[in-house]
Amino acid sequence: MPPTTRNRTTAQTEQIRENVLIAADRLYYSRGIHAVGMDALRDESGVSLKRLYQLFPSKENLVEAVLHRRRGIWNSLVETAVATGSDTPRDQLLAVYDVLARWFDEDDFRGCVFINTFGELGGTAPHIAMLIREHKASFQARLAELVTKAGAPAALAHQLAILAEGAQTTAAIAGTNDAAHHARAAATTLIDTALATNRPATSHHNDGVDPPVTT
Amino acid sequence: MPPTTRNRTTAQTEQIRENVLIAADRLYYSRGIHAVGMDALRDESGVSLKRLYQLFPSKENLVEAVLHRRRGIWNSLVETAVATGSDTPRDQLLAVYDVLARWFDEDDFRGCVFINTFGELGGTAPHIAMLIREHKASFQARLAELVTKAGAPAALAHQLAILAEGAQTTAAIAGTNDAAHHARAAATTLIDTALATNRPATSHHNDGVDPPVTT
DNA sequence: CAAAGACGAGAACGATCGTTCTCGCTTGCG
DNA sequence: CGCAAGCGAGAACGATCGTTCTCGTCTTTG
Repeated sequence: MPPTTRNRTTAQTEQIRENVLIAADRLYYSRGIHAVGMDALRDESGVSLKRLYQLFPSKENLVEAVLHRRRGIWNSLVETAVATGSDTPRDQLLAVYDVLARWFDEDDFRGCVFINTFGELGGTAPHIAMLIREHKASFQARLAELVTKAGAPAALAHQLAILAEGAQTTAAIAGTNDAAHHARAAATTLIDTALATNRPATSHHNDGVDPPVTT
Repeated sequence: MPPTTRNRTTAQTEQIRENVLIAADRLYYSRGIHAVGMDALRDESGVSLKRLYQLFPSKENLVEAVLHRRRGIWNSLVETAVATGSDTPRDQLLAVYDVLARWFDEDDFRGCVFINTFGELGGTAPHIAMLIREHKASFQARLAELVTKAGAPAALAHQLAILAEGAQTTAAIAGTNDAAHHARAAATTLIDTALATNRPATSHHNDGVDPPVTT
């Protein structure tokens, strides 16, 4: 029951807003941002232009909201994978690449929204470029936490982040999901090598952990 | 001396064409493709619209020519690095990441043209998407040649390619060139691990090649 | 019922897009 | 010199962009 006004309930507004974000995400992701006009978004979302502009004061604002929402989705995917994947930091790190593998298999996969948007708008929209930079930095920071917990040197986190980024663009352009498995295999090698060579012992006596065979 | 007409020499035409491609590359690379109109390209190149359209029948054709030219430049960079870098396949592979390191240091670096263009146009321009896919595939094939020559399993080439792609996007978004060094360190680990475990001997007795210390 | 405010459909606006055309001017040749 | 062809500068074209406005309809409240 609406409180005392004939306005829409805030819950209804939030629902419409979410629907708009979903439609905008789908359109921007599949066709690029410049290629999708507000009219196309109106048709896709079923929300009038008037309401679109009262929900988001400008297209740039809408793009930022889409990126913000994607960031939340990505973080949730990573955290659930880390939480449910396994208990050792090593397997938690590897679980990230399993997330990638499942994502690449979706039939509308077309790469990383943030990378794509950076290429299209990074040179002309500094605010959006900064938002993208922060997102990538926070992902790297999360990897760094897990790497530290695993007892590996910090450089490993950067290497694992590069693998994740490269897997996304490679899978998008090639149109296959092989990149996820290759990235996972590479990550396994890098992690285990880092763990093996980081032991304080004088030499590498290899206590049970073999250098992995890349598949 | 012009042959028998008062038209421009073909050499002059080629020079103008190259100037246009250079100007278009600079504008598209720094601002994105949709954001650069033909008028802006006219101002930047000093070539009239009429001539622009007689050199390139459409903007899409021009974009393809820009990508084609970039592909030649990239291949030259890689081949000279491979040729002059060193003689062992291992160091030739690593030389690729030195190319990246020098590239990332350029002050107008903004990522890989092909990745950026794929994000912006890959969903709506299938011909351009295919061109980008072919370029990346040929780079991977070149890596595969070197990997085979090094005696490592073919999967290593995919891993090294993913590292190169990831380094480019990471460096572009972060705005630093650290990614090149991290990618090179990771590549060193992956190569040496692959070479060590690929020896036909029953176990890894590590004949002189230690697992590298990541830096 | 009456009145008022919110809403959707879509026209309208100025800007800019890719592309083509007009119009003087230059230039090389008989 | 006269003429024809090619050229640059820029106007022009239709389309589409992001954004705003109009107007008729509907809902809700007194």
